[in-house]
Amino acid sequence: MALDHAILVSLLEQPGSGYELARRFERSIGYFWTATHQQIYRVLKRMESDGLLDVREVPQEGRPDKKEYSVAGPGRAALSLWLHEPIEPESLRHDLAVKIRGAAFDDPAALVREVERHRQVHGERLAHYLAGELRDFTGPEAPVPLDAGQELQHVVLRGGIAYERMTVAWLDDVLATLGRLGRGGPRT
Amino acid sequence: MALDHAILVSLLEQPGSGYELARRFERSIGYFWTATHQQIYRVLKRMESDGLLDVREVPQEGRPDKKEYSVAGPGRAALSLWLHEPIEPESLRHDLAVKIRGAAFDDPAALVREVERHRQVHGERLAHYLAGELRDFTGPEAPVPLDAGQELQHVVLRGGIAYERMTVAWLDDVLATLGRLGRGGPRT
DNA sequence: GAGCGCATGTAAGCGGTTACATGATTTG
DNA sequence: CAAATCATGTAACCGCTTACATGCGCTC
Repeated sequence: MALDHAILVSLLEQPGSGYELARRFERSIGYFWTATHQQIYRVLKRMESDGLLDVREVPQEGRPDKKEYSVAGPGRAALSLWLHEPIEPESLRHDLAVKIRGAAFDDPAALVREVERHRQVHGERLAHYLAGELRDFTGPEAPVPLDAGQELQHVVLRGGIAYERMTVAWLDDVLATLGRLGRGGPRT
Repeated sequence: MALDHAILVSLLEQPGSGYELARRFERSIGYFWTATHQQIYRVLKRMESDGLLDVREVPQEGRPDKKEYSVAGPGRAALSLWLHEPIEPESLRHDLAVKIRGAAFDDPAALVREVERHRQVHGERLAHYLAGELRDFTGPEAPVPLDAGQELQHVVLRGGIAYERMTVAWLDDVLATLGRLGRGGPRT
């Protein structure tokens, strides 16, 4: 149940509405955790009724009113508690790898287009992350020096960058392997 | 619902019982997909009643009898269908990254031990994968040349290796960053 | 007038986790 | 004699996904 904690962290970094949170989960927080708005609204409601969050109705002009959530005392305590608990190192869960092994029992060449598509998506994510890094942390517009929170955000972003870079390289490896198989093996 | 397909692939590679599948999901298939035996038994039963799998009761001596599952015609067709469907490129879901960003609102130094623990686990997984690669694909005992199925298994394993290597390097980066913050920033 | 961005929700279903349960055989 | 391995299951819960629903204002 780390969605709760991801929301707490995001709201500590910056209070906001469910809608805004959902957008953050498509960007920065989304580097390592995804969530849809339906999920977020439900969790926000539950956390608010549990006293972990405060709500403030914010009337707006030209836009629907919104509810701005912020972290209450008990919410901060709950986060602190979780931060001191050990968690399990995660394991991968990669559908594409299942497909690749499955290709042995079907037509490997048919997989090429699919792998190319994934490669492109990951390449775009990589470019997106790199642009964000330049904008927020390493470019001329970035604050110098970075405070502790920014340093931590940066190292997490570097993790996302490393992941996408690794994935792109691996998918190239997969494509090369499929190509070799398609040409009937390496007996030049 | 890729567990179904992971099971189909695993049973095509080698028929076996639910128990054996559970053990494979701790090893080779587990490089990119995890599942517990409770889950596996339920899915096996469902797939069998849907006609995707065949069962054969295998009496054993000194051990409980087992049910050996193998892929039936419709199961192979279902896999083939899935292989030709596009799937969504996956996103990360990394609790530890949430913790790292959350550390900004708590004590960053308290996270060091946790990160070190994760680093060790991923280091061990990396060593385990490398040993498997040597045993099955690149060592003197490995078959030469590899057939298509083995080439595909190998490229998936290389993905697992690349992932663990990347993760270990990133966790070192995280530890270095936490160290810098603990010493009060990079002012010499 | 269509489509997009802002903003908030409900409902159904299922995949996955956790806990519990059984029972034989082999190993320390 | 306890613990681990082999072997198969049930039950409860919950987090997450998917689909559906509403309504305003701005832009093309």
